[in-house]
Amino acid sequence: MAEGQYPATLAEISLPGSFFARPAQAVAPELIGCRLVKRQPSGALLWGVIVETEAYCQSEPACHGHRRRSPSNETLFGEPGRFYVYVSYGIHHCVNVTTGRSNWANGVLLRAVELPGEPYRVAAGPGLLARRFGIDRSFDATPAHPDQQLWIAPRLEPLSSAELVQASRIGISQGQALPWRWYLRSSRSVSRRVKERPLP
DNA sequence: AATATGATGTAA
DNA sequence: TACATCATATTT
Repeated sequence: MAEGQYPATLAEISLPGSFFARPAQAVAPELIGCRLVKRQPSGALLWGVIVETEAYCQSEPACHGHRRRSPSNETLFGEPGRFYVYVSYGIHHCVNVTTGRSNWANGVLLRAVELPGEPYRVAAGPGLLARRFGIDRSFDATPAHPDQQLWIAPRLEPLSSAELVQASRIGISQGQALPWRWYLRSSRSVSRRVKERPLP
């Protein structure tokens, strides 16, 4: 594929609503290798490959919607395929995409993205990701669709299962037992990796 | 690995 | 008021 042709497809192809209408733990690994795309005010497209995700579900205690439904987490209970943006530790914005069905808190946290032509680790972590893409609460509840400013484009090629690492989630005090974090093994832009035993 | 930082939401 | 928080940066 020609160099300049690649970004053009980003606005033409995006993940359909049906992709998000499934449990978060099914969607999260399939988002690895997909591309987060933002249309800049100039019209230029900023994009990067999603290399780390985590799934959250109302039934487990680490989920923002586990305890109560409130104005701040309302989007997580809404229809799938929208961005849920929250403020973490009062400082950082974190970007999720809603999954599942309405009235059931379910979503995938986008933890790291790798941007072509930029230094590694500029978006290696959910707060850094939101900062690099200029995403704040004004993006909360917006549909992940190319007729908006922010959406997700599918992978160009299938991902080898050997490239996918499954691990437990980060930064939570409850629900650590669930292995609901996924990342791209070959990426240098993953926020934190588990130590892997070398093959015998 | 441990700690300082920071501000927002929620309960008391 | 008090408290916990889906982090990050800086230090041992």
